[in-house]
Amino acid sequence: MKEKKNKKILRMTNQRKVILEELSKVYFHPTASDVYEMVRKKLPNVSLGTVYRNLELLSSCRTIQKLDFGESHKRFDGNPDPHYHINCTRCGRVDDAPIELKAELDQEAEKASGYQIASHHISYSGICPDCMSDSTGQ
Amino acid sequence: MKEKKNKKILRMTNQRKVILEELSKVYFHPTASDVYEMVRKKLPNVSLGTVYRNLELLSSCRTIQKLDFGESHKRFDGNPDPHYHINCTRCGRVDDAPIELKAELDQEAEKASGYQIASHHISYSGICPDCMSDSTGQ
DNA sequence: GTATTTGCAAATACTTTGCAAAACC
DNA sequence: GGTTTTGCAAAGTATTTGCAAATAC
Repeated sequence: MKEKKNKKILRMTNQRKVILEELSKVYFHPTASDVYEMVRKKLPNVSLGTVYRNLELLSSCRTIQKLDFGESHKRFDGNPDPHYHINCTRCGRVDDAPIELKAELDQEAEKASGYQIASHHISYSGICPDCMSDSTGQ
Repeated sequence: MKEKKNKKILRMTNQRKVILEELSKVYFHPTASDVYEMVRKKLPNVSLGTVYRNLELLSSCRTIQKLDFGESHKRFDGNPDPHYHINCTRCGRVDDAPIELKAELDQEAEKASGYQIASHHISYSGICPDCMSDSTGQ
């Protein structure tokens, strides 16, 4: 298991600033390469390695979130607060789920499992409103 | 988005049989390469590609489950029935969570989101009993 | 001034794929 | 017998890393 030490002081470079700005603008959950493309419009010389390094760093210090929806790549969320996600199995879209956090789940699982629970995440899957109306005749 | 067609008839080859047997034996959730190693003890000439192909095929026809815990690789579960998981952030261990399914979550999310919800999954994170006792002095 | 960060390119990790031979029903 | 599956090896995709030069504070 890897456990990141976080001793270094983070400097606010231009690249890092633009990555954060772009992430905070979007309503969806971009992949590293989406972020690279977004940032490249502002900083044409930015490198993909820098984007990866920053996304990793920022998520390990909880400024952003790294998300995993079972795809081959990770996605990122400029909102560091815990919230649930919902994804469309037809078009791949991922939205924030408009559901309140269920803190009681942690206590329940802690009692039942013997683990010391730190957090939980719920991901919902289904068909989004757009895909539902697209497939009217289907 | 990719949508697997499942028209072919699956044949029960020796490789496929051993993969299923080995998967059903273990209490943990092995990666493809764990499965490869397990199967190799019974069928020394099996190839990694065959293991990947079968794990993919078997999970797409819901004989097994493909799981994702945000690691760089997928894990597999010989139990196809929906259940929740709990993972230790210290040692990486992943257990089945001894929690009943919460079917009501689907209805709640369906109302709130406008999606047609098909399923949900809860993953808990925390520190497992073993790691808790290991770190007595820490 | 010095430690952090960058761009570049090469390396790595995991998974998928093309193909001819073998196995299944 | 015809289709599915296999083993092998090569290719593909996402991510990480080493290093010298540039930058932040």
